[in-house]
Amino acid sequence: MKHSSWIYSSLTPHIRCIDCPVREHTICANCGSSELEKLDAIKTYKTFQAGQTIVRAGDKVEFVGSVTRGVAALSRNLIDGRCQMVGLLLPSDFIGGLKQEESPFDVEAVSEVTICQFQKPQFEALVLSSPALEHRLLEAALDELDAAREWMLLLGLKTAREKVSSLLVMLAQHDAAQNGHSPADGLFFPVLLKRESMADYLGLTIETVSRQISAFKKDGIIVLGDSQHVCVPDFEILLAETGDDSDGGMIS
Amino acid sequence: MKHSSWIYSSLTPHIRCIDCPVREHTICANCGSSELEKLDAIKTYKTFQAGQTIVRAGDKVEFVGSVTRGVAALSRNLIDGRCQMVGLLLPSDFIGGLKQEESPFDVEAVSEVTICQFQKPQFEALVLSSPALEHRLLEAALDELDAAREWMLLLGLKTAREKVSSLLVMLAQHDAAQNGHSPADGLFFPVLLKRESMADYLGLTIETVSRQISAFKKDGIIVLGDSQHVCVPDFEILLAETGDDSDGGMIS
DNA sequence: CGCCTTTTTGACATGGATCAATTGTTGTGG
DNA sequence: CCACAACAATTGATCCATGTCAAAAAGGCG
Repeated sequence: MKHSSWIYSSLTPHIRCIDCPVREHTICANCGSSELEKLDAIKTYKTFQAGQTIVRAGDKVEFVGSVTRGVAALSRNLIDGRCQMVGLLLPSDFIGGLKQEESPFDVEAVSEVTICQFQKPQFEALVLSSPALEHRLLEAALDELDAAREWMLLLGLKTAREKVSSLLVMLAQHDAAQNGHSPADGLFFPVLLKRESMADYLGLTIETVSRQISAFKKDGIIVLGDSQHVCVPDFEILLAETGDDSDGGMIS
Repeated sequence: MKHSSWIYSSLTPHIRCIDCPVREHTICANCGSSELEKLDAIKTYKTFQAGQTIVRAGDKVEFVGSVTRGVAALSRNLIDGRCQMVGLLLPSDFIGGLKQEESPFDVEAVSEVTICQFQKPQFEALVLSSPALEHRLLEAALDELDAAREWMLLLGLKTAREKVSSLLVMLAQHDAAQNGHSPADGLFFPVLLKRESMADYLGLTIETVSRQISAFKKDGIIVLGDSQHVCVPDFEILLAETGDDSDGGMIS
């Protein structure tokens, strides 16, 4: 759709795994140094611009890899323009099931994103010889499964207001975790997604997302700094809007 | 919610793995006979009645296992009665992430369901010693992840009509796979879910589900045998209702 | 047969989608 | 620096799919 998708990804300088920023959190964690060397030998870094398609649904998958910087998304686009995201890929997340030949979803760069990618056959060979690596892959898959299920909860039974506040909470928490400060006190964080991405993420339209955000603004629950940043005076109030039962159990 | 959850599960006679009905489709597939013997030694069959809670969200998970008969579901219940299923467990599906101590979701019997369960510590020990088993678990997790994402697609952007037909297609295909016949020719399969389960599954209300099924019946797309069985004269027509673009790629 | 549960059907309300117009933002060339 | 074009976000008016409330059928079972 965007002609910009013809602009090609840029190669990015090689970094040794030892120096990798996500080394501790991705599948490479608890790999021995011999395995790291093998990985080092077969990897390439690539950077994609926001909006670029990294893999198209149905295409043969040549690579697997990890996000080291930025945000990518898994999504499916229907012919009639409808689009639904089904996975957000943040730094340290792994791209590419090993099983399937063809990607069942589009992979797109939401912001500028850098990926550490391995050629699939070589990576598969490595996995076969390394139970530790396979174990990490299993853990990663189970994590993603949990995330997907929480997301299903949001899509299936939350209202528009709850959905939007849930997303804001998620962004706030992610930013807090990234920068080491607690979400308890005054919050001020960047919103990396534009309305369209939010809508695709939440199963809503841009108009509805916009209206909900305006409503939060009118209620004083959020304050917009410039258009790229949000300030949340009282995080608890925003949390209460998400509809999540904070306190796990209950008896009806 | 149901007091019936206090009624206890019944023990079910032991069957040897060799004779297991789902042996070829579950994690035990391509296990050697020595592994099968070990599994045989640590397993128990249990049967739960429709509506019973098998594991409550937040509870410590003592068991893992496979569904051998019937249908179970992963779901989350909110205080206000809202409920969303996030996973359907059909025969041959595996229950229980190995990682987490506590189940993040309720597991409930949707129909009468029999589970071949293993005590978690013993099973984990077995997994450690068997790469083949871990490999099967990874495959199972990736399958579930794909299923979860397809489901998100359904929840996020399908209409009620598309949702219901998607569910029928799923049930038909699963039945066909299980019993070895192709969905192409005249289909006649059991619907094990009641309306409430369907609604929770699809993110709809029972009334809406009922209306869509009535509509399909009126359109001649399905025929209800007795209330437990559905007949689909032309599977292609039902498929066309799901809104899935059968033919992958397209250019807009 | 009568009680209870599940399903269907109807009438109505409403949240969110859709269509359309306005305003705000960013980038570009003169 | 401004003017203009392209894009993104907001706001308003309206419509419709689905939810809600209520009642009638249809099964199941003692």
